[in-house]
This record gives sequence, structure tokens and C-alpha cells, in this order.
Amino acid sequence: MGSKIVLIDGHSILNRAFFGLPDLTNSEGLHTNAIYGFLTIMMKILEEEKPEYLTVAFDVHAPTFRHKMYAEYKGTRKPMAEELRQQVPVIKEVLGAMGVKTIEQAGLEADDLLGTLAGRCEAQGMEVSIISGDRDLLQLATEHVKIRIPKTKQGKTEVEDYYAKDVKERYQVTPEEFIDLKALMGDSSDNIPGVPSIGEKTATKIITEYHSIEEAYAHVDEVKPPRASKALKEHWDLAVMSKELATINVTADFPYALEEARLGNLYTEEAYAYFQRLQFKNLLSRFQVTAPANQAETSFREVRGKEEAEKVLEAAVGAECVGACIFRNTDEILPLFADQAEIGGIGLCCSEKDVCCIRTGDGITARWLLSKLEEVAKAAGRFVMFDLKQALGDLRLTFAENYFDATVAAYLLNPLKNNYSYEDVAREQLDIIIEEKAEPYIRVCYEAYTAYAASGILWKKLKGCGMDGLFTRIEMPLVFTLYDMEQHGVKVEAEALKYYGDQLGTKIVELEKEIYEEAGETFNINSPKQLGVVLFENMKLPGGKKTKTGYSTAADVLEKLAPDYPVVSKVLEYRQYSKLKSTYADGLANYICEDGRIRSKFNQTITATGRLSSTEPNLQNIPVRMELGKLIRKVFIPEDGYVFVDADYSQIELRVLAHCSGDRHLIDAYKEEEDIHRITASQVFHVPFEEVTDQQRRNAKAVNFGIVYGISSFGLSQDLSITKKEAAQYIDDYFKTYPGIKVFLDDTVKHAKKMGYVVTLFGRRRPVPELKSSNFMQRSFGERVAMNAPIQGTAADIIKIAMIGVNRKLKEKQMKSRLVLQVHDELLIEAYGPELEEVRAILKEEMEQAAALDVPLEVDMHTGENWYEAK
DNA sequence: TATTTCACG
DNA sequence: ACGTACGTGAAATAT
Repeated sequence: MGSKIVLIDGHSILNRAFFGLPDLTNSEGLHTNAIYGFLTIMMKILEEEKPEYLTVAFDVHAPTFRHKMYAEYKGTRKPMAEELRQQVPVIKEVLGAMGVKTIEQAGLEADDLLGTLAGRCEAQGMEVSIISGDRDLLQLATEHVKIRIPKTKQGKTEVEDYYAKDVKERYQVTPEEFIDLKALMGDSSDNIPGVPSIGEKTATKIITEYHSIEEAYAHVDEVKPPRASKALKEHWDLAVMSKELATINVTADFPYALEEARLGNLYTEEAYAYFQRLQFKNLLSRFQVTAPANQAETSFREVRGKEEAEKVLEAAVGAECVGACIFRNTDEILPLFADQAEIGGIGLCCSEKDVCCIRTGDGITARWLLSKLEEVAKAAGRFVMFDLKQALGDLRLTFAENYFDATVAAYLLNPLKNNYSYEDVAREQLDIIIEEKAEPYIRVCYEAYTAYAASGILWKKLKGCGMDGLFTRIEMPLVFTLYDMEQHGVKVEAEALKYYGDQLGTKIVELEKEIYEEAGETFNINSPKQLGVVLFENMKLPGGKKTKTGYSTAADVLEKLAPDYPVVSKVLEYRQYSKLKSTYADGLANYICEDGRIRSKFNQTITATGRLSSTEPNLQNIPVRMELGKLIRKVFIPEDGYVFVDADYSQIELRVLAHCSGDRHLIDAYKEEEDIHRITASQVFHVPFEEVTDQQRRNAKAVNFGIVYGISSFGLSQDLSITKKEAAQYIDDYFKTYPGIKVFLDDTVKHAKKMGYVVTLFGRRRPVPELKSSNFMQRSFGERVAMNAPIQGTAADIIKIAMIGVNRKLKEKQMKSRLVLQVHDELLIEAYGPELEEVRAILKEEMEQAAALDVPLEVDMHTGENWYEAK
């Protein structure tokens, strides 16, 4: 038997993968599902067939224009979806990286390339497999040419194989006759019109009898049924054209060197880089770990002994740029406590050629090493680390302009990613692939090296995007502010919290009993699935399906039923109690340290808009709207001798909008009147200020919120329980009242569509890739994001500035009061009693003066013995 | 690991 | 006709 070649119909398989798989996106916002599906299918086929040769053929143009003649005949066709289009060049690059031969030829379709290649290879005695989702190719099947059609059934790809005999078996015609079959019956997916009123059944009958359309036409009067005979006569031109369209050119003329198609190692280093970028985690495992060392590695070394370590560290003092990292010995420790593990050593890089790893032990203590590193850091022209805030736990550094957090820089350049590891930055900025299984000291060196080498590039890019000021004046100082807040934490009364939890527990048990009684059965109320079945099937309550997995039992659905069904209101109550107990009472208790304080993390590189996020625990979502939940704030208390001061911006986002849009009416409204919702209502509904009803004010408030979120009539109608039409009218009236807002929002979306991103007042960018989507929903989402992000982001910038200012003032004046929490538009300070008035003055000043807008920034402030009172 | 729900701004 | 408000994180259940 001769050697074997696999030929892949590129666009067809890509297309199949695209529609067969759910939408996947990597952290850059690139859609990857078609690429992933293509590679999976290709690898599966290669494993099965183990061919010597492989070639992937592409059309030069989009495959939907496969048949130009017919496209003209039929008129324009839908263009390829943007999500798929963007994947085409990438798969070609990936295949190139894997050493896979690809061909495309102007004027020839992939079919023609495949057909001709199949013929040429078969003539040389080779076995050929053609992979395509397109049944048109069945005409190419022979004894040695196998057509393989992958099918996705319930997530699994199965492949249908067709040699010539299989075509005959399945369609009762030979591959050659298959062309004529298509000519008669047509193929809508392939734009072949066929003959009207002749379908698969009739076509098969005619071709099995006459073997070709020409032969059938020669005996057209004998063709049965009469209906088909008539159709054939009337539409003979269509049949001829269809046959022409369906016929694949197997004698095309194009250059092709078989040797170039010989399969080598697919799993190259270059391919690995692509797979990492595309985030195909499970495909990465196919790569051997024998990739040759990157060039940089040659200068990596492990420093041994205190003497040498000292030499290295001394030499680093005063260096122009230093990249560093600190690592811990996490081997014999539970991952949960990894950050408490002892210091294992540091990585240090002062130049391309000087990268080293210094371990503790052997006369080197952690304290000595770290204090040396502190010296190096302070003296460096630029001192770079990943996640500097984390490192500040080990290095006693205070803010200075030479510190550079590479994680934060990478976040600013693309806030949509979900992590900013040094491996990612090395790959993206330096084109270096760091092996996961590389020796630990090599990885340590890489982290320091990446910090060193990427910082210049990151900085240049930040400047290029106009984010250098944001980085140096806001984000970097904030790293230190957040560190201080995290260290300080907030005191919590553990016993009171426990008592609160117990109270909730009793109530939960009571409600549980009552619910079971009314339902007539016991079940898990916390399970939306079980609850849905009990309510809507067993108890037959009205209210249909909503989610893909079953009935929606969300609060807004249940609230509609609650007045009529006591069980439902009990369920709602149960939910409330159970949420409070599990998430807040029990949840928070787990985080109380021995000194009675909770130290939540303030994450700086999470959100798309520039806000902070809070985790472990999240202290930015402590209940406040409902009295029952708000009570939990009583357990947050200041230290003895201190009080809480809580200050929050009044409608900061709406004020930012007023400023950014420059809308005269909204700006004037803010300058004149306290109650913005009331004045909005008065202006939008054309009623005197004093005569605005509560309902009108509520509506105006909802519209104001809607504007900030990127208004849609649907969203507003949901919120106000009115029709979409009424909501649209409100919006229209609003824009008539504040025409500047409309212009501003439209311009922002326009800018986003043109540039691909939006910008805050302080230069922070948010990319909006959704605007390019071919999906209406996605695109609409993109538009709302484009409207919201500059507003939310600017507000985030402003409070960050205020935090830095407040923290700086407190420290400058050597006060004992400390910033403890930030909740987006609110700051909480634990103020030392004697300093109270000064703290209030500082808070007010720093918050109100954080940005000079065309409208005043107003701050509401309260003092109290606990967070409940201070709010 | 994904989905649903719900707490906050 | 499509089916949504923007931004988060945690807990519980289901897979």
C-alpha cells in the first residue's frame, strides 16, 4: 500500500467547528471556538490515520461566496460572521506554526484544490482522505480516495466515511453521478439551485435510471413522474448551470510540492506560544516539554553562599533598572497557607545578562536577604515587580516614583484579561514561552527577568496610550494605599456576629418547617431546581419556564406570586435569612483574625472599568438596603478610643456624566438644586418642582440610573414595570430635556466603534470588542458598555485619587486614624477620637477636590460607633 | 466546573 | 425576531 495523505477543506471544517461549538473567547477578546474545533478535529483524524502527508486548502475569499455565478444570480449573500472571520487568519498562522502545509489559490476554490490534489496523489499510488463538512465532495470518492465528514453529535465528533462504494450504498448513485444528482435536487447550503420541484427522491430515481442529466434530457418525455419531466424541460438551463456549479475541477493548474506537505512535529515551540495565547489548556498537554531553552536562559544562574549573594546584591544597588521577585517554599505546606510559607529566596535581574536566583539558607537569612533587596529597591532607577502590593508584606517600602508594578501596568493596557501573570506578560510583551515544568530556579529567574525586560515595553505602551499619568499618579500610589488598608483591616465583634447568625438560624428552621407544611413535602429550598419543580409542577403555581435548565425562581418572579401564595413569600423570606446567614454571618466569621480584625483583599487588576474589587471576604457588598441585613453592620466597629467616619459621594456617576457631556441643563440643575431626581422629574415631565409626585420622582430616578447603565427601553421597562413603549417615551423625553447627554452618549459609542475602546476622564481605557460582533445582542451590549464604562471608570478614578490623598494626609500628619474600606463611592475611616474633626476635614477636602469638574462633587458624611450608625 | 441567586455600588 | 439594563463576589446546588 502506498503512503497516505490527509487533505482538509479548511473553511468547511472551520465553519462546522464555529457553528458546532459554543462561543469561546480568549482574554484578548479573540473568538477561538472555530480554531479550537478545527484543531480538535484535525488532531483526531491525524491520530486515527497517521498519514505521512497533510495539507489544508482554503478558499481565497469567504466560502459563502463559493459559487460566484450563483451569488450573482441570487443576489448578495450574508457576509461571514465577524466572530468567524477574525479566526481565519489565526488558524492559518497556527497551522503555519505547526508546520502544516496550507494552500490557497486565487481563482480556485478549495474544492478544486482538493479534487485536483486527490487526483494527483491517487495517480501516484497514494491513499487519500479528504476531510470536509461538505457533501459536495462526495463526487471525489474512489477506491483510494475517502471522503470523511465529521459530525458533532451531543458534543462528540463522529466521522462518516465514504469510499466510492459507500456513496453508492448511501445515495444509490456513483460519485460521478452524484454531481448530476445535485444538479437536479440542488443544495441550498451550497447555493446550488437545482431544478424546482425535484427533490432527493425524484432526483435519485432519475439518475439511477439515466445516470446523467444529459441522458435524462435526451429522454425527457419518458422521465417520470410527469411533474419532473415538465420541470426538467422548463428549467433545463438551471439544471445545466447547477451541474456546472456542482462540478469540482479535478484538473486545476497550480503549483504544489508534495514534500512540503510531509508531516513533522506539530508540537513546535512556536505552536505552543499560539496555544497559550489562545488559552487551549487541554491541548497544551500534548506538547513535549523538551522545547529548547529560550536564549535568555543562558544567563540565568543560581547564586550560592552568602559571600557571592552579597556581591550580587551590592552590585545591584543603584542599578538603572531592577526586576525582582520573592518566592516561598510552598512544597510542604497546604496551598491554602502558601502565602504564610517561609521565604525561599529572591530572583533578581539588573541587566539582560545578569539574572540570578538567591536562596535562603546556607548562611542567608530571609531577613538579611529582604533588607538587602529593600536597599536595592530604594536605590534603583526603576524597581519592577509583579504584584508589588503582595511583595510589600516582605519589603518595607513606602511610595516612591521609581516603583513599577508590572501587573498593574499590564492590567491598564488590557483590563479585560483575567490574570496578569509573569508568564503571560513574558509571552505577550517579550515573545518568550516559559515552561511550566522548568526547574524552579529557572522560573524564578524568568519572573525577575520578565519584570526587568517588560517594564520598558509596558511603559512605552502606557505612554503610547496616554495612560502614563494614570499609572504614575493614580495606580502606583494606590498600590501602597491599598496595602495599608489591607494591613490595617477592620475590627469585627465576633460574639455579636455569632449571635446574629444564631438568630437567623432559628428563623430559618421555623420558615423551613412552614414551607414544607404548605408544600406538602420536604425538599431543598436552596435548590432552584427542586424549588421550581415543587412550586410550578407539584403545587401548579402559574408562571412558566425561564432559564435553560428549568424554571426561574429568581426574586422578581417570586415577588409577583407572593401576594397570592403565602408559600412564595415564605420562600422569599427564607432566602433572605439563609443568604444573610451563609454569606455574611457564617461567611465573615471565617475571616476574623486572632486580633479580631478582618483583612479583606482590595484587588486592583480585576474590573473592566477601573473599579476596585474586594475578596476574601468581599466587604463591598455588606447589606444596607434592607433593615434586617443592615443590622450586620453593627458588628463592624472601630478600635477603642476610635470612631467611624463614613463619607460617600452624592451621585458621583451622574455628576461625572453632567461634566463629561457638558449638558448645560444638567450642569445647571446640579449647581442649583440638591434633589436631582426631583428636578429631573420636573424638567422631563414639565411640572413645577414642588408638584412632582413621588411616582414621577421614582421614574426620573430610574431613568437617571438607566442613562448611566447605557439606557435601553427594555431595561427601563423591566425596572419600572411599564411597557417598552412607555419606557422609550421616557427616554425620548429625557433626551429632549438634556440634549447634550444624547449627543455625548452617541459620540462615545461612535468613538468606541471607530477606535475599539472608550476612555475615562483620566485616560483609562476599556476595549469594547463586542461592538464588532455580528450578534445583535452582543453588539447592543457593547453599546451599553461603551456608554457606561467612561462614567463608571471616571468615578473610579476620582475616588482612587481621593483615597491616595486621604491616606497621604493621614500619614503626613502622623495621625492615628486610618482608611479601612472603600465601597466604590464611599470611604470608611477609623478615626482616632481626638482627630475626629481633622479627619472629617481631610475626607471632605480630599474627596471634593479629587477632581475639578464643571459640577461640584458633594460628599455626605456620618460618624458613628459602628458601621450601621455611620452610614 | 458551571449555574443560579442575591448582596453591594 | 432577537431578549438586556452597568460593574462586582460568595454560597449553594447541580453536573
